[in-house]
Amino acid sequence: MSATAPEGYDPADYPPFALTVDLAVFTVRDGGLKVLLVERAEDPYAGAWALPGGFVGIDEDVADAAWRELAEETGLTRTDWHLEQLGTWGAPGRDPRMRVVSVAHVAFAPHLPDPQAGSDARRARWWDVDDLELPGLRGGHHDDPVDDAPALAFDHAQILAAAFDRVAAKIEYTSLATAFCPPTFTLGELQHVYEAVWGVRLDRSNFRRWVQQTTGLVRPAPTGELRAPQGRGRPAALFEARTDGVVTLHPPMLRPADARALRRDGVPR
Amino acid sequence: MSATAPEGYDPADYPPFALTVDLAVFTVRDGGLKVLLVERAEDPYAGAWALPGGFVGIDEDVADAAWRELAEETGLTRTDWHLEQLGTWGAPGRDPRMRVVSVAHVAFAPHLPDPQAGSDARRARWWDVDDLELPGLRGGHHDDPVDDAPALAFDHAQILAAAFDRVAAKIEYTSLATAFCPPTFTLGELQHVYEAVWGVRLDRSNFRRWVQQTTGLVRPAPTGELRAPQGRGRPAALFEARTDGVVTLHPPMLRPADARALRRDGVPR
DNA sequence: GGAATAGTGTCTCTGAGACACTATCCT
DNA sequence: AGGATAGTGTCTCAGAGACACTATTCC
Repeated sequence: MSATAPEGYDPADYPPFALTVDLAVFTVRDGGLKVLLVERAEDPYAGAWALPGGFVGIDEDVADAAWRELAEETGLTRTDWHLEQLGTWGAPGRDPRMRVVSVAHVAFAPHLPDPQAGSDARRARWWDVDDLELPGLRGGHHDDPVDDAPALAFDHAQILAAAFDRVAAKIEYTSLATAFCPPTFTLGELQHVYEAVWGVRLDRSNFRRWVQQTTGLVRPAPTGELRAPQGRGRPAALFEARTDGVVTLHPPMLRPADARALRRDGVPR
Repeated sequence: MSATAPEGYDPADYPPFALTVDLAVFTVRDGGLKVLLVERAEDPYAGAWALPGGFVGIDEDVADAAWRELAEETGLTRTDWHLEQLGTWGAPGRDPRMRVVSVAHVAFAPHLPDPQAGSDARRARWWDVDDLELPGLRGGHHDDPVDDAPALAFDHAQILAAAFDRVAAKIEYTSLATAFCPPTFTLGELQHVYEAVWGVRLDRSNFRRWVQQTTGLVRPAPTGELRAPQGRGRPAALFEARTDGVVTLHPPMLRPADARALRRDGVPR
């Protein structure tokens, strides 16, 4: 159905908003949780770092726009990654140019090659979440204030804080931690995902017990029982995610209380 | 900051969307979870029931618009009720007239007088959630399909399903169950809230133990130690919510597994 | 051998489920 | 007395935390 006015209904009677999607694309690399940011080439906020995103077409579904931007920014075609809506930020003045309302999304990405600069010559790179200054999150994780924290454009620091919150909460009670892993992975790698996202150390033994008693999370990889050792240590058994999509876990993997202390409710403004 | 274009920036270059807020206002009465719906007087969907809502002003914050609509629809001024953003629904064609994107919100209301019809002579009433046909929720709760389920306008059945999901999940790990109670309440009344929202029966003894060992949820009412008996039974001690706003509970009040089975992830479309 | 990771077992403690018993109101 | 709700206590079991011990690899 197109955006026409069938019966004397005049769209001009209603205030016009510009609608965008913004993406918080997360991955786990080098022992940390990383998010993809792009450097703005033009004003406003030229030189600041921003979430990738773009305008929604007048006949385009919001979710489709998010998938389209994800494909454009990562250079990869649509996959079975997990992409979910986070919330909508629409305060007047959040974009100094005009009234722009943004529907923010969160994407869970496995290990990817380094991003290429966009077609408009912007730089793009993964930032460690601990190297960003986000309101109310991971406050005590660095002893010093973050030195080289990038300036973030618009209200993207707020969006990022809520996005990080969502990720940390989501891997507690869904199988989405596996979305950060390659097609087959070891239990050690899966544990590293939890540790990177939550910034804690987990007991190996208890983690293994939890994984294997939790239905619907992983199953042994059908082939290639063992991973060839990567540097050192005993080779590990390989597992794969259950392909049922996103599964609610019973029981959930609850964060240690000290990893939850700084959690906020991700309420969009 | 107003929606002007300071430097040759033409808003007409970007597709114009109409932006609305929709409200899912929940309360607990008569042993059930109720949601406020209004009957539409005009096409499209004349005669169908819809979530209260309205257009966002071009210089109005989205959250302010939600509060404004809540006040208009319930006839009460802004209070300390809890109102939070649920998600955004923006599929093309969800409104046959034009491209309308709606930011849905969830409100937790205490017991209220029956709603008055709006200024435009629409009817408004509380509907029991179990009397609505919502996609994928409470499937086995009624043995028969719901007979007199109202027709719901637009995509409001989807929004309502996600809203119900949010409420059921939110009282697990936050203190928001008290938002359905009057200023002072008994533990039995608080337990009724959980039972009404989840559609289960809880063990009184275990519930009391959980409430009193959970910090930040309730405290004894400073005055009026006992509630005068309401019909029958021993008078109960009165409690009040802690006034710290919304608190994350340790430990959470987890739903019984059978009350969680039908839970979906509330992902806006 | 030493470091590092994988895999297994065990003890303990907390918290939830089930349920019994008493207390105090109403009709 | 009988029904209904409030308040307390107890037994049991599942699951998480802590930790010890063995296994296999690379250096």
